[in-house]
Amino acid sequence: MIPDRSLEVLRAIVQDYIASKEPVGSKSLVERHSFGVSAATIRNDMALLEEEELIHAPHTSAGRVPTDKGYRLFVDRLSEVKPLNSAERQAIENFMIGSADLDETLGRTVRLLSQLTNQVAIVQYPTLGKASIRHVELIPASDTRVLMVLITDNGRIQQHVIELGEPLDEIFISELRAKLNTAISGASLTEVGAKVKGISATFKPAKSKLAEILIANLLEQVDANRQEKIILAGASNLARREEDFPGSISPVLEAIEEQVVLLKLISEMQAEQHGVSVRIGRENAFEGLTNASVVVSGYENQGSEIAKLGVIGPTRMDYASNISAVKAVARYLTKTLGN
Amino acid sequence: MIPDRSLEVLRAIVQDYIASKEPVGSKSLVERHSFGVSAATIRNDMALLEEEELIHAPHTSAGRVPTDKGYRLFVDRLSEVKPLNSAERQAIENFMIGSADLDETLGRTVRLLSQLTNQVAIVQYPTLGKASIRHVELIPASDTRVLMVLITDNGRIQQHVIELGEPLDEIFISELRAKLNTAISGASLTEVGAKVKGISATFKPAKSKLAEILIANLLEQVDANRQEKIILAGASNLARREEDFPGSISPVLEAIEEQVVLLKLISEMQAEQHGVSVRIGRENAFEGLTNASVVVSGYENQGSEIAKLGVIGPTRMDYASNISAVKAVARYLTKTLGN
DNA sequence: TATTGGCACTCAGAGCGTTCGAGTGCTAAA
DNA sequence: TTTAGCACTCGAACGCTCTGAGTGCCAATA
Repeated sequence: MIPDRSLEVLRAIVQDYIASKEPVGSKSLVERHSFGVSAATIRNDMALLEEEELIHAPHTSAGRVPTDKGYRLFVDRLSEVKPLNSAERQAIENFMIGSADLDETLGRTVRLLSQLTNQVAIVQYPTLGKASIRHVELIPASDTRVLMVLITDNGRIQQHVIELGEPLDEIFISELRAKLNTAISGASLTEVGAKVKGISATFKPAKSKLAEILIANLLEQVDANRQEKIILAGASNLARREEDFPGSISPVLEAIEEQVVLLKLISEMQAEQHGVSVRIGRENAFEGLTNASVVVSGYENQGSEIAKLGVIGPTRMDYASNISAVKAVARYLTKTLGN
Repeated sequence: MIPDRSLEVLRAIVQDYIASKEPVGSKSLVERHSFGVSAATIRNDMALLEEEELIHAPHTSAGRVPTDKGYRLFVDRLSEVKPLNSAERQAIENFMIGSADLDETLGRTVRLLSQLTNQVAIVQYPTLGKASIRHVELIPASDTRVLMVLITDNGRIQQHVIELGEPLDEIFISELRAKLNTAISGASLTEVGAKVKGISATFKPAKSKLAEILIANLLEQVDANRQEKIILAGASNLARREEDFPGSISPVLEAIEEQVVLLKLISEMQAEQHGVSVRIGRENAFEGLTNASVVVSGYENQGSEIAKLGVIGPTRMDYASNISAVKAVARYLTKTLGN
């Protein structure tokens, strides 16, 4: 196994490299840290670390830079959780007070997280899968259209316009609304399909076709919304860290504009230690993000995780700070949703 | 006044510069365009254009680059409308079919526009000011909360959760809903205030307080939504054009993340010729956007402009193409909304 | 055996001078 | 008014050297 001092050296390299953005050499290392040994000894350790592919020299006469594997080891075993300072705590408190509906809360959250970390922040909307239905509403939206509103018990509201193809009949609509609510209020989203079966048959033939259309639409909506939504903030932070992305930031911007990609990415990330999950560089297994790292954590409502939030930044990011920030914001969001 | 040939020279400079991204000199100019005069003559014309501050030499021995003023003259008087090619027309047609609700339509529109122009596209949500109310709905959202949904005749739907502070009374809610709809259906947003006056007094004292709260909330919602919404797409196009932004693209990214700034910007732009409005470089009078140009056009519903859409890119953009694209997309969106 | 000082070696990057050539303004002639 | 000619300018590209941080290896040391 790798001896302790070598690991200390790795930690020092990661820390110095994050701070200075320069490859770090043996001499500057002994100057800035008190290892109690000479530079030559450190060099031996560095040779070992290089053999293990934890660090890597950009060219012969340069210092060393951590590899993805090196960052991984650092994150898993070497970095200490850095508690937020009071200014940061204050910022979180201030940001969270006085937001009422879900849209606003999540909007604030994502901006807060991006300010706190100076990275691109992402917040996923609560997944509906584990939610249950509180209410479904049908509202005339024009002569031939109906607006369907679905309210779930995690506070999410979705709406969808349905084209009927014929002038709407208010009495029929309100009758259907009543029946639907009786059937599915309180049902979990997965149960909805079973619960609405047969409702269309309770109408007289002239209307049952229409009821079927509306019910199909409801199911589609319930289902289609498993493909979920994400909001972003702080894309300009990427540009400010441009030199951290070899080549261009353009692929990264592209990747984060593709909600599908992001959703896939974060849904694959299962919480590891401390409830936070980190993907470093090529671990992301997605083009455009090979020089980026992602830090995510889940947030909860009623005791179970309902969605995730996190940040995306260069592999050379301050993992300790970002992990704490993501953790803290997730915790506060959970708390806010609890009210 | 500036002689015709000098204007032709300006046009040629703008076109060549847009195409090549290099300052253009007198010699290459006569090579690529048939002016029928020698390079020396062109040089004289260029001296004149420089005196008028329409072009500018980055340094003594370099070619010339258009100034903001030069682009302005080009856009106003020299550029011809470039009709879309058939592939582009096809793209527009394909993009627009089969979108039902407003959110989706605008979402498609903004992505379409960004693809078509390879710039950052922005689409403003329809303003409510000129709209009228089609329907207002009150839906129980939890034991003590009500969801208010407001549908306007331009297809916009807004929702807001209201905390009642006491358990809700369904009968009261539906009574209030009925009264509200009778009062304000069809009313323009500016009239709502007058129309709802007195409604709360029609309830017995125990409930009139609650009715007042809800009505106040309705008014607030009507009013608060004059601060409007914008959606964006194609931010990664900025990064791809990075070299067009001296310094960094970071201020530009910041600017476009600030919805308030964008709203202010485009609301100040009044349609000029061809129904399109262009702001070039420093004309934007906003920090971060001094190297950017904005092209916007209004789109309509029922004959009157309800909001704007457009693109943001480097001052060195292909104005002719972008103007046509913005115009075309605005026209198609107007058409789509008509259905 | 682990550590250390010493040493020769490497190589990116900074600094500097040169060259190259596209582009200029001016002038005098057509 | 246009043109050819010409001297001039100056950024960019190139090549060169120098510098110094950093390396690996080795023999001596604790």
